[in-house]
Amino acid sequence: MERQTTIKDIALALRISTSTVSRALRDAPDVGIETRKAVKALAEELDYQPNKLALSLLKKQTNTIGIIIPNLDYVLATMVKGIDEVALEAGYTVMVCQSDESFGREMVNTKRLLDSLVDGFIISVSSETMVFDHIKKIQNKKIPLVLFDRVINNISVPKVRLDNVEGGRIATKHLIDQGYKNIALLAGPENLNISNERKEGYLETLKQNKIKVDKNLIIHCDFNQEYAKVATRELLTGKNKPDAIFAISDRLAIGAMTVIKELGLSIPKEIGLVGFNNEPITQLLTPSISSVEMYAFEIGKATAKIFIEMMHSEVDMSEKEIVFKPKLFIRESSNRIRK
Amino acid sequence: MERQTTIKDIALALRISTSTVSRALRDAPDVGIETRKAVKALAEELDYQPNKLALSLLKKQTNTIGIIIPNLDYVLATMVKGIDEVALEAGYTVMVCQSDESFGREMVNTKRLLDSLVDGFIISVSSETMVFDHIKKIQNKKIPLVLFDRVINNISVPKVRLDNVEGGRIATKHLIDQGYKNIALLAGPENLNISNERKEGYLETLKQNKIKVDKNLIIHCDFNQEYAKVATRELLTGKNKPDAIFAISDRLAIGAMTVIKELGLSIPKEIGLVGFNNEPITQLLTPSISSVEMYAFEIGKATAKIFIEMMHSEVDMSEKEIVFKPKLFIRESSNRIRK
DNA sequence: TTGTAAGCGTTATCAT
DNA sequence: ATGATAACGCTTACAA
Repeated sequence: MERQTTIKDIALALRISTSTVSRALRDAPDVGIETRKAVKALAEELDYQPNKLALSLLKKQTNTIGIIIPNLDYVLATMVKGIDEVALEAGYTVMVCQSDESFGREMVNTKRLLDSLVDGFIISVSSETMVFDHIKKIQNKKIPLVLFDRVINNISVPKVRLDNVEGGRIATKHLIDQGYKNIALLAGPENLNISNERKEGYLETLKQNKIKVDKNLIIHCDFNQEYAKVATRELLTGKNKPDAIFAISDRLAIGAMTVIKELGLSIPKEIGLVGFNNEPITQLLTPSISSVEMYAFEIGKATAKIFIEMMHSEVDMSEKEIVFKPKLFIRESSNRIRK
Repeated sequence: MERQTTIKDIALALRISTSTVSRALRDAPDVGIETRKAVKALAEELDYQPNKLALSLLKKQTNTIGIIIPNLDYVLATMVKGIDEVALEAGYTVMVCQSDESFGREMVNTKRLLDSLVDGFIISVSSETMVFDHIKKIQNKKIPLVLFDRVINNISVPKVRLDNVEGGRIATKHLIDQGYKNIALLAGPENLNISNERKEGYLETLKQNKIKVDKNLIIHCDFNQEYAKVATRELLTGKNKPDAIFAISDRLAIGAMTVIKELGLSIPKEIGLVGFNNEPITQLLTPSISSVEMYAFEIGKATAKIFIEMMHSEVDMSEKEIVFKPKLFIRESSNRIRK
């Protein structure tokens, strides 16, 4: 890597002091017009670029946001894109670290980003995360932090997320409205908030509609398509066979669909199916899969906006929580009443 | 953000000089054993973390790699994961920027990362990129650079990629072997290398098998599922109807499959279908889609390894090129001879 | 074995 | 309007 032009070089060449150069470059008011011109011209010529490192060291600010996410699946990638868009606009660069759904890696990533002196954190916790010492460490250092998507309750940090309970409700309600009576739930990992909240919406809606809950119709499994297939096979060959499945993610729904077809059951006639996330692929499949839109891009943008706001104001935002309302997109997989 | 403990703090507290503290911390040989103990103990107690900024400024090295990619789809996300894994191991942190398939954003990202003083670049160019001034700028500054996946020809830079021509060959050959006579190509954007290479493999294989090429059976379209549907509809309702489609990406293949089903054609009996990328979803669909595995994770790892090698050695690697051989995974969508 | 001082590139304070 | 100097946190000759 070649040596970059520095303020010193310009100062030396122009036989003026570095402070004058610095002022001229930054359009400070008290610089001779001739001097300024000369400085700017030479800076241009030598392709001068201010050294961000020196600036950061001085200002104790790196203009960098550390993002920690469990993986880069469709939803998270979309959210990151939203964050990135807003962050860029505000002059921040993001450093994205994947925890790979591992608590250990999440800790390591936190430490690394802390060492890298990021100005703040935007985090979505892994499915393994049940202890929050790393989060508290960030808080203790008074470093700005926003949680998004998979947030933690009982902790005073600004959060941006979907109303997952409502998501569970509308999906379940829709299936009931379509005349399904025996609705199974393909839930995610058991200690994950988003998983439990969607389940809560499901349970609540069943009760409200006086439908008995059968524990055997609720299966928790990792966000993994193979598990979804096993779980679905279990459901459809068990004693109490469901006539509909609400899967907590589109991937799980697709896994379920595969097995349903394997067993020769028709969708939506014999089995109704609703997914979650509204991935583009749900529209392309046959049958297309009804799914709950979770506004990933918008959640990403809102998260970054809150972050930027925290950086620029002194107001305490620790109790701030933005909750997006989900929307159900009804497609073939669950639409058996009107076409 | 609270003030971090510095070497100065420790020196002051222990009434020794900062240089001694620095030496003790780094296990330099010429430090009194007592001094070292005391320093380390206090450092531990005060939770001392060396300031990376100061270090970077001094060493002119940030231990950061700038990654520029067109988007974060499955393949790229997997590649980034591979890069990240190797980079982390070697003590590097990655900064990922998405160009969003836009040449303009690719330029801006390059500039930003350059300003951020990344130690080097790992780039996969956007589908719009046809001018390479930004790449040359990086080269002129003698900053390490590795291209991957979507590389540029006629440029002396280490590259890691799939043998896309071979990918096109094996997919096409397989369809021919399965008895398909009239194979259409759903190609990607026209000026994209990977697109044209796969097409080249397709054309070559047709010729080798004495099959006439019908230009109307070759449709270029963006990596967008809607376009794929339009293109497929065009193909299947045109004069010369194909009996098989080789889609250059799984997403395009899925779009094609949707339309094929809509038209009531059976896969693989009436229409054979092969995709590219071997996304997990291809296995879950019905019928499951044959697809060319492109070893995204491995390509990512190999790319990072070359990068690290460049950083650590003086050998010229500019002509180095690692080419992965693709492998076809045969599934239901194209398997009509033996089950 | 330890301390002093210069330097990395920049800005801010205080003089002039 | 411009310059000198110190400072950000750290390392490294060079001295002692």
